[in-house]
Amino acid sequence: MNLGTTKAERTRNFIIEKTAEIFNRKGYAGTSMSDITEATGLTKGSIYGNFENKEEVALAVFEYNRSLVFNTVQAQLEKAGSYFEKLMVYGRVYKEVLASVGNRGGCPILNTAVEADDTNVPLQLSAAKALFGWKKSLVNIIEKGTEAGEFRKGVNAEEMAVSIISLIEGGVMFSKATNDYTNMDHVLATVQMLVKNIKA
Amino acid sequence: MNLGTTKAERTRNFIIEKTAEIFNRKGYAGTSMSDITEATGLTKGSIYGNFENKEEVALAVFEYNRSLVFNTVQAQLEKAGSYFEKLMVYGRVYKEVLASVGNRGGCPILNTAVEADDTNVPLQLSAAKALFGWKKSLVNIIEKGTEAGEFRKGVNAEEMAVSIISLIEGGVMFSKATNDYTNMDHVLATVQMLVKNIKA
DNA sequence: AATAATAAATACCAATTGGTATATTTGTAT
DNA sequence: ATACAAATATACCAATTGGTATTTATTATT
Repeated sequence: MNLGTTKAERTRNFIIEKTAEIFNRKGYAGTSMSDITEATGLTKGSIYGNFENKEEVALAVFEYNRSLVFNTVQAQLEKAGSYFEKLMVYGRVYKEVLASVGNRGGCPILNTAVEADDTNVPLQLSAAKALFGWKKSLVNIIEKGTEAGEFRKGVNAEEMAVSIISLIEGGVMFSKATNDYTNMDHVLATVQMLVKNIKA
Repeated sequence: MNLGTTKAERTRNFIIEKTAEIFNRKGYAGTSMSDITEATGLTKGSIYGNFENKEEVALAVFEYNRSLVFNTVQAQLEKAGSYFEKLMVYGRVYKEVLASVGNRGGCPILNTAVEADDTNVPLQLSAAKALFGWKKSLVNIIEKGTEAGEFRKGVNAEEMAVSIISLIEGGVMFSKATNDYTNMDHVLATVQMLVKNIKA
């Protein structure tokens, strides 16, 4: 048994990796079990031996897609030398993400949130949790930066955090739908302006 | 024939109205022909007698949902006494829309754009066209307002327009997914701030 | 009231959906 | 090598999918 992973665990990961982009592109309702068997080369027996149902695959895949983006951002955040620089990382996230993981159907949080909010509670909760965590990490940067004297006092951290996230996600939607990525540049410029605007 | 509408035209509209909310909630892939026959009380024969296929229903429904929101905003825009006031309308659109048409599954442009951008070209084009029109109308308000001396010169109208739209759409996504509408208040506060910021 | 045209209902279609019970293969200890 | 368990494949299921050809009912026109 290599690396403490059982065959089943490896197959599980294999299924997740092979179907991650499909789910992100086609959505939960748009992805069929045969999409999954085709992409993996496995049979239904094998899929259902490793996952309870399609929903469980979708949940695991969302978590995988989410972490793919998250890790890219995290790597950039760690390089940043100040809280200001950390916030500015979000003023260029989209390009970094595209460069490191490529275009795999857009932001998984956006895709999942928009599809699931009226149709699938577990998926909606996953998306909500991801948004909540993202917001929390932004609020944290702003608060720490304020304590460190980098940002003005009295800044509404929640408002700032939600606005940065909304600009980015709205920008992804706009750019992908219109197929015009100057729109992404526009929202990122606004993000940068907002961040510069709270400098002490 | 009353009001110049044939029976077919009336049935067509009836189908559109009865399925509009379903499509907006469940999406194109998530809405089935039986959803449509159930919601209308009509049979497949009647649906296919008035539409070529499911996609054509979806396209007509998107146009209907889009105009529902558009008309609400338009009514507010006409009331506004200045270009500044017109821009500020967007700082409270969501509440107005909710009040006038109710919660029918969120913004149709957002929903359609996110689902269709990787799966359905005609629907994607419809969403792109709607976004383009919205952006154009915002750019127009900003440019006219600048000519009228209400706004500073040198403002990047495109950047402002795309950012306002992205904030609103991102805010809708965030609020619906987390079920917390204070997030919508946050982005609208930022929209208002951005608008006040370009005052001459 | 009879006719023609339009609209809607019925009855069907093959293909696909998500899912399961069972058989078979594969890997792993003894 | 053998036995046992874990993992995968096979073969099936009923229900639903989007769509169509045909029949029936409804409108409008003469």
